[in-house]
Amino acid sequence: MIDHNLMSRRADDQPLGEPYTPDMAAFVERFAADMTEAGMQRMAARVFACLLVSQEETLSSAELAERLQISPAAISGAVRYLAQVHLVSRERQPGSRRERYRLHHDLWYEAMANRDTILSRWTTTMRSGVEVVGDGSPAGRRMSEAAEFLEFLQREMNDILDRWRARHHGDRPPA
Amino acid sequence: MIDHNLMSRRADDQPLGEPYTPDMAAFVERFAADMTEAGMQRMAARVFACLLVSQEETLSSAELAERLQISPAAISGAVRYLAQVHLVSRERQPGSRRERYRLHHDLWYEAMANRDTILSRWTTTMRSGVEVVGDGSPAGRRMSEAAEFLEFLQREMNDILDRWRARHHGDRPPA
DNA sequence: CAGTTGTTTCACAAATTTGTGAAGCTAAGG
DNA sequence: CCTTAGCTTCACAAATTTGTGAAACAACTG
Repeated sequence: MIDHNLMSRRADDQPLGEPYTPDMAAFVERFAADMTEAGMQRMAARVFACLLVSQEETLSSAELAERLQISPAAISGAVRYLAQVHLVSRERQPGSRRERYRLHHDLWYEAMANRDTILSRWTTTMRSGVEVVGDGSPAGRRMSEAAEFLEFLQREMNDILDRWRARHHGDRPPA
Repeated sequence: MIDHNLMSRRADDQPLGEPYTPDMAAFVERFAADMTEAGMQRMAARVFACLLVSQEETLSSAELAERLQISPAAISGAVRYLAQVHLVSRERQPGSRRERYRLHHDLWYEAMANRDTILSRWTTTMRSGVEVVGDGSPAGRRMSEAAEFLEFLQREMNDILDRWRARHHGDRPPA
């Protein structure tokens, strides 16, 4: 049940002290809770947090399973989701069936891009609502303003992204 | 798809003709789905959407119940949540036990303010993560960047909000 | 102060979601 | 080829969430 093997790690392996301390686990759970509350699936949030806090750049399915105490099946589902929304990338060393997961490099770029998509859909839906009630009516005006705001927000978010990129790695090529 | 009844509604009685058309219901469900997908509780999203699309400025619990085909209990829960996050305000005409719900006027201001709170908590959590692993380590740097981004985003969001207010009702006092 | 109407709370049933073990699939290594 | 390691899919059990009816509660009205 409880794995006490943390101390029995081989010295000739990676002598990285504790690769996954209780404090790290605490952070993972706390951050995952934050994300979950904001709508992300629980397991996906935990995997994401675990990758974020790990000293290693990449983790394998097995490592995640051990650190988070969950089954490979759960990892599989979480990673599929995270890859879909472009938060992690999966990579495989040539000639190995072991997959390793890495936080997408342009993490925040991707996060914003995703949000952009969501805002787009909201805007579309809102515009369709305006058509339903007519743009002269009170409800129509209310929803027009909402749509306008969403469009405004979308533009501004893109600008923000540009500013961030300029500030931090303005020299990095877009791909 | 135009609603012909808009013209045939009489202004002086309460025709209850079609205050809530199938098209409106369709919009409500679609918009609610968008919001739900983004993490909002289902009933709260439906109530919110219903208020958004309604010609009336306010709706009573009974009206919401009828339009959305849900029990008063469900309304109660949804409205409590919406009020908590400052998306709707509840008002009661003096000398009536009938409560009426209204979209909060500074709807988008509130929405942003809420987001700001969330970003704050994320930032705090992220900073605590940096402390766990040390800010010199790879993970520490990774999370520092995340925290920095979140703080940057928070500032920018506030600026965006100011711009929106300046653009649309720059004269309105901050309440 | 009793009657009535509208809202909220509560316990529960239904439905959905979540995570698992086990089987299945794919590809590397003999 | 055949074996084996690793990921994924699937069916199911557990847990959580959701919405309801009923009862409790609150407040206007006569």
